[in-house]
Amino acid sequence: MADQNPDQGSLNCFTCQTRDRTEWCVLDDAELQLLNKGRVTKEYLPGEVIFHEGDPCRGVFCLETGMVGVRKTDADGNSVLLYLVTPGDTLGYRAMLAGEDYRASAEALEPTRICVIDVPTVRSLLGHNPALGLRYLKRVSMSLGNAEEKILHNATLSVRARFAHLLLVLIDKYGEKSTNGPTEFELPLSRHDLASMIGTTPESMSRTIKKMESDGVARFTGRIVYIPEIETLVQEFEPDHFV
Amino acid sequence: MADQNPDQGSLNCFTCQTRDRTEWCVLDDAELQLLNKGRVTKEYLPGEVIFHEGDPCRGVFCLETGMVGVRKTDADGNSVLLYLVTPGDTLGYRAMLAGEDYRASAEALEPTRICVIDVPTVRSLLGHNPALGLRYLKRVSMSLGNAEEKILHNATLSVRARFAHLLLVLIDKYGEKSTNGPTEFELPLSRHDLASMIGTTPESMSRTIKKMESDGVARFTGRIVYIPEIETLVQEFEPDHFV
DNA sequence: TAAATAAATTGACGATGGTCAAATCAAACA
DNA sequence: TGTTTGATTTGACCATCGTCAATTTATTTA
Repeated sequence: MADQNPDQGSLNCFTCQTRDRTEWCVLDDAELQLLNKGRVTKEYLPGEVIFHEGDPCRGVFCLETGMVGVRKTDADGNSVLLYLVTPGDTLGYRAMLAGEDYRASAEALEPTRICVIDVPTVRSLLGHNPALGLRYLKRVSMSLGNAEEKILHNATLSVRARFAHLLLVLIDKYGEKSTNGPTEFELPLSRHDLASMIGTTPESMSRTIKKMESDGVARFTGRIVYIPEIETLVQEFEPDHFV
Repeated sequence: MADQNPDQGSLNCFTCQTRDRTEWCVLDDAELQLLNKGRVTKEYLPGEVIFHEGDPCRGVFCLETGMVGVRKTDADGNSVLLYLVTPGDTLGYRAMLAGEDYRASAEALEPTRICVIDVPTVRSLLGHNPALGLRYLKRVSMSLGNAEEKILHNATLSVRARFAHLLLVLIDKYGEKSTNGPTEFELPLSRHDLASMIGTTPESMSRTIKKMESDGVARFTGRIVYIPEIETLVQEFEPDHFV
């Protein structure tokens, strides 16, 4: 009677645990049927590439378990890590909606299970259900707002301030919610990836971490961060922030 | 019998010269009627602010004549110039589609005529015509791709390489089309604004321009740039670019 | 046209942060 | 457990770029 298996995840879109957190929450049963038919599940191990910059768009990816990093690399091999994609997030929709090839690559950072929905299915759903389009419009528009904010931050803030901000964002998204007081948190990323999220080098990342420790702002043990007082991070980020 | 006046521009959406270049090109006559009713024309002088960061979204702006700059400023007064908006472009749609307040400000850089379409009208059109939503999806998605590219460039390229890239983009968008050979072009921006488009200071901008001149890459006379060979700019931007 | 205001440039200086190489640490594996 | 491999840290160095102040050049305005 078990219609889903903890080792294999959901068998279809109807029983999918993460569906309510995706854009597909606006679909009716008939549309879900269509979605389910256009769907294939794939699994990736850490380091495996889901798509490459320049590849033609294969569809939209729904992350069920694991974590994916979206990277953009230039001709000289320099790269930035743009996004972390976690369960309930959709991946690859930008290229599909823009009608372009991928302009970034996606790589599994943990063992990851993903459903791929092919392009014709997504196009058909978008053409028939305006609410789905509006959902995506909201998502892409908010994402654009965040990207623009990042452009400002990278242009005006120091590496240290950008790192403080990154910590706040990571804790807010993936950590326990606690506005103030001491916080412990496990970073989901290597030093190298932390660096490429804020547009710097692993060496500068190391030195920034060391400096923050000596200043008593945070303590780092491997990927564990201990922050005595979250508010100090906010002050790092906004020098003239006051209560 | 003249249904439009060169000094006042189009009187309505039906006779609007720039409509075909906007998202509204997918609307039928009934929808145009609605659009026209939700529309108010406004004029701005250089320096006048159209909307401020933090303001609630007032609608979507259609630029008929002139030029608008979209800026983002932080608490310390540092700012970046994110976009130049020219006739046929739409403005302010990001906030509207994200359902957020404005996260950037818009300011006229030249005498500018703009039609403002109120939020309910845009919402209504989006809800009824899926093609309009798809148009906006494409626009926002491409914009997001460009923003992500900018994040990579700002993180990995020098001020000089970023400026070379900016020149190429400006010439491509607002200049005569010529892939190779000498090009003359009038920059639409002050040194200060050029600087804030690539996330640097006016001082560094000046020095970069001076260096480029002494290297024979380009000559600057006020806002006029003369580039003996466009290809050299491409090489500045992609060090290992070859034909 | 002269005076006033703003924009752009130049100079001097220093800090931030990138690069390269070496050392240390951690983790995977035989 | 010893070994190998990769990740992280540290050191030394210096180029790029930002900051501040002063000057020159344009642009307005009276």
